[in-house]
Amino acid sequence: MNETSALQTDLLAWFQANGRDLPWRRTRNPYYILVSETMLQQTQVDRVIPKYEAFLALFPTVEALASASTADVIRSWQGLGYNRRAVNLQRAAQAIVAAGFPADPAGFPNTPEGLRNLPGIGAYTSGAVACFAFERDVAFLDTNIRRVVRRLLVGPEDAPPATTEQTLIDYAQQLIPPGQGWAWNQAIMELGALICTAAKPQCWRCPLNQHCRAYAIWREANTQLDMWQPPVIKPRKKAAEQPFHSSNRYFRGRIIDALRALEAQQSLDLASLGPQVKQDWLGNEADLTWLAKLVSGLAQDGLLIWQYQPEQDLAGWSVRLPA
DNA sequence: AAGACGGGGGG
DNA sequence: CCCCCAGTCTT
Repeated sequence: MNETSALQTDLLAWFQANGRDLPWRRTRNPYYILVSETMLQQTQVDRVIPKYEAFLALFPTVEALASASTADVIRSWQGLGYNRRAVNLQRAAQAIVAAGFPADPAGFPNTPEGLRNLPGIGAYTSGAVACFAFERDVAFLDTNIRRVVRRLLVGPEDAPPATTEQTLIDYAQQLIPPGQGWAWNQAIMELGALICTAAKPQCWRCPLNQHCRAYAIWREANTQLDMWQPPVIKPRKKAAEQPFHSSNRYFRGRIIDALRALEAQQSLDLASLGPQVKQDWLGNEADLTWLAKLVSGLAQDGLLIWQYQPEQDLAGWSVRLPA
């Protein structure tokens, strides 16, 4: 029994005993998996679960989603953030249906390369769907897997050597026990989420600590073995961002929320939308220009439709969710 | 390589 | 208030 297979056995056993019972772990339906993985992009599990259940109740199949009103899809996304994901998910469903699914099962891509061509599906999600829906032994990196692989095989992330993304993917691929990619990838992701966390890894109860390069290095640096704890890891400095509540992102969210509250097909002119979005809305030229710019960006993203009305001044232009 | 893109929960 | 989180797409 070599080192890698011992490591594999230990993690799989840990996952078997400690893995959470999450709804998307009970299915291989590619549509369900696609929905869950899209929702899980930059969004925590606990917040996704209720939205996932509600979304599938509303749009039970790829065909249902493809033919739904985009407004309803955007409404169902409320609270999840990154609303473009909702639009892209529906577009992906439309592409899959256009490719002949479900009459032709091959209309639903089952390889990372095929999935990668769908809108909103990148390097991570294409691998995750290929693995979790189609049980392919493919490697992919999310923030958890990336961190675990890095610590396990290279060392603490704040110390050299630097590693490339491709190197970590190669390592991740080598770790997958053939034929058990589904369980393995769930397990390593779960370890990163529950034990090998970013700021305060709980190495003392990690099933892989005896196999882990970072653990060995951290522990060697500390002579108090009994009281040993990994160092508190300082978050990487990010570029200064303006306060969220004055940011573009915040107001975009406010605009979409205002439109969600409208009845189907109903629209709102900028003069009415403004006060719902901005506290100290004055309705002057500067305000209207500012709002129009945000609205224009949202229209570009497919999140709303706005009517260019040359007869009216800016205040009279109307906005609604896509039909 | 860097920024934009939401929102909620935790320290 | 700052940080983080099952990422993707566009400069």
